[in-house]
Amino acid sequence: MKRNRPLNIEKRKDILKAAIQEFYKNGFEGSSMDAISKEANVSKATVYNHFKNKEELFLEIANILKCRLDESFKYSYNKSKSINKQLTDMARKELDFLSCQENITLIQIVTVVMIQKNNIGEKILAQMTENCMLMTAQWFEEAKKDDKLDFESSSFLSTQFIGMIKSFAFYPQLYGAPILSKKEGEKVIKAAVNMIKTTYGK
Amino acid sequence: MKRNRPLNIEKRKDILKAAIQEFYKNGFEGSSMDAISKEANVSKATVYNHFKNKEELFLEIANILKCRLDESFKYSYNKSKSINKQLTDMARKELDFLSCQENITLIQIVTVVMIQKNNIGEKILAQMTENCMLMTAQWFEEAKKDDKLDFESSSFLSTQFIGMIKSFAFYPQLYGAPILSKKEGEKVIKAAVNMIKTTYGK
Amino acid sequence: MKRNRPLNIEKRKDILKAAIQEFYKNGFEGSSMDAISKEANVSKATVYNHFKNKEELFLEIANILKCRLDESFKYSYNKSKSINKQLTDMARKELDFLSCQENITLIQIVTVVMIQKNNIGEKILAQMTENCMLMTAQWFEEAKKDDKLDFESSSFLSTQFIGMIKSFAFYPQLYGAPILSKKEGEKVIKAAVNMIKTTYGK
Amino acid sequence: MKRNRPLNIEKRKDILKAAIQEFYKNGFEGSSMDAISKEANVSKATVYNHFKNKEELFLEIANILKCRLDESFKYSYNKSKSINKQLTDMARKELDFLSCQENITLIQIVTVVMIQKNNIGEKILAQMTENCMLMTAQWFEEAKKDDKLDFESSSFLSTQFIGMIKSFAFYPQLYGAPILSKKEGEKVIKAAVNMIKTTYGK
DNA sequence: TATGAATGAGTCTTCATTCAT
DNA sequence: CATGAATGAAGACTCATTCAT
Repeated sequence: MKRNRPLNIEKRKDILKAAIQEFYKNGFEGSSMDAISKEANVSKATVYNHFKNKEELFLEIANILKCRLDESFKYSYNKSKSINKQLTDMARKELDFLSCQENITLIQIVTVVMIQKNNIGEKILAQMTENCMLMTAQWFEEAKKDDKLDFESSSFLSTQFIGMIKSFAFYPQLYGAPILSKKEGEKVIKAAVNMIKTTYGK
Repeated sequence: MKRNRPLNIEKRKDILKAAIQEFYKNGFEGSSMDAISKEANVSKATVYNHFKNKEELFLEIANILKCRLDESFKYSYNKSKSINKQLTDMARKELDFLSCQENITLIQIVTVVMIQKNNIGEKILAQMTENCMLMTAQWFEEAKKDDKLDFESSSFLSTQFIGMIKSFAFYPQLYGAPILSKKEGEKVIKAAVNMIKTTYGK
Repeated sequence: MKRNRPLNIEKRKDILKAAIQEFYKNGFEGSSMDAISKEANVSKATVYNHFKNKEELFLEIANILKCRLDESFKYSYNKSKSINKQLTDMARKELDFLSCQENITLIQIVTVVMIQKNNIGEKILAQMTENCMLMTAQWFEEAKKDDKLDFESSSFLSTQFIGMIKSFAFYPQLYGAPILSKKEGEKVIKAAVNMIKTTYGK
Repeated sequence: MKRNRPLNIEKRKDILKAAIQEFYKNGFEGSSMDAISKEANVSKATVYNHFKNKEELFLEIANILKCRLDESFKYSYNKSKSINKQLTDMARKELDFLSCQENITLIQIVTVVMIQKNNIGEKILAQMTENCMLMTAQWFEEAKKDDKLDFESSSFLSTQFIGMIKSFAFYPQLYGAPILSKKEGEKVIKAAVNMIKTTYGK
């Protein structure tokens, strides 16, 4: 008699969930396939059936994050909207992404490895690129062409703008600070937009 | 024939140096006492004679960083200096600290562990506090009292100001970006100071 | 070519046998899991798959002894048999148990740890209770009620009687003396029974 | 300025005392020179100055026990004293020795090693011989010649007699039972003497 | 003599990974 | 696919012993 066991794909999800939990708590090196399989309620061999090895399992998680990032940051300059509105939209998009605990957790997991100067660290680092910054820089470039803002370097400005968001909503959270409330978030957005407008507005 | 036995204190330094190197590359969990002792050219037991265990060794390194941080961030409001000058001084102090590769390395080492949600991570996190932010917040408070700046929350402003530095000179470096050149640094300082003055100056 | 893989249960037996051998020679502290696994022709990790740790492995062996003890000492007073016969039977049962080298070996292993005043020593000590003495004391009690023997304390008498056996057949063997021959054994039994009868018989 | 430090011989005593404590708790293998030196408040090197190595230190302790044993068991047959009196004296001598906790402790320490079937175990075993039994056997021989007792084998009788004492006052204590009270002791002596007299008296 | 420091070998235990079922 | 069992290699930490001062 075989019990109605969760399907292949269910197990895969269980494993990924367990792995995220473990990597979150103990990092890549500190997590063991043993602990992950136990946490996922599957045999260790099953983990290996789904993922070639520990690194691959980690890379899969990193990939989940990458996909979410790629999805999240897509905006382009729109002549018919005001600068204010567009800046606000961009900031909010960034903030929305960072206001999801799951995203923060994934970022924490991956960050820890990216900082490392070893093999897998470099591998992950290469794979992750700051889409957000690039997108925003592009937007600023267009705004400049459209004669709405005045500045020298778009990438510099992009770093300033996004940095002003992240200084409140990302970097502290990286180290464990609580996610911003809706209200706090709006305040941060307004301040960032205002600062850009005041400093670089025409 | 007796070989020139290096002194106790020399070995301790060698061990710390080797440990920093290892932790930098592989993080806490990924580094082995074996590798550290080999790197330091001492026997493993010698490492244990100097440091009770791996965690203690790590905490010692974290402590080195903490001491440097405590030393580095000391400024108070000075009525006889211009706001511009003082903001610039503070920014430069921060930047100087972050322009030292050794400091960045130490921060990277400690950050990786601080992000972790396990025992030692929490321990380290508790021990490290953001002196810089507190100092700067205090300074802004005084500037407000002195009627030179106008704003609501000093801690908010402090996060904005320091965040503007760190967005260029710290967070990217955390992920491996090169340290800012002298010229780039000055540009960042000027931009940050300017932004604060423009936005909150009276 | 696949080698004839011995079954799980076989390996377990091999490990236990090897462990007994090691503990016999070197005691708990003096035996290494390395030596045990080598002796058992399995990898060290396999030993850990079967037994959580060294202590658990030892406790399993202690448990084997305990089971044998529990099995061996079961007799109750029988009105229809003569005192002489019953005393002789009890003594012989005890002696039979002690005439098995395997039993002596197990006792030696466990004794060494029981004498120790540390954690595992106390644990083992608590687990082992002298069934034999209790059973015999009960028997004497019944014999007294049946008006066949006259004495004050049954536990005192029990200690005397069993002590007289053990003085020849157990304590010397503990220290390495050879097991009693059949003939010697019978002589010891006769002397013990005789002494009890002569001294306390009615 | 050199502090008034305890003399050589004091340290030696401290070390021995500490070693006894450690060996008592953890046996030979389980005790570390580190723990012993710490317990004795001397440096590890000092321990090695006094005793060549761990084994030698242990053997010294075994020797202390041996000396005490040799001192304690000296009696010879005395025609002018009654059998009763002499048996009682012998028994009491044995009991006195076993009523000293320090002696029991030493015996426990040494026993653990003697039971072991390894190098040092055999060494210790060879060194320790049962003086008491030999002395008593001799005494019985004389008593037989003097026509006061009737039996076949003096060594058998000796084992019975001493065994009757030890069954109450030694073997249980080996496993941790409390030392007999004065009153209990006298009862044991009387019972043992009585049994011999009743069974083998002329 | 006393000691702080050093060390090679060894201890228990865990790990990532494989394989036959 | 899923798994229980197996393993070589490595990890943290301890030990008995030595040696220069």
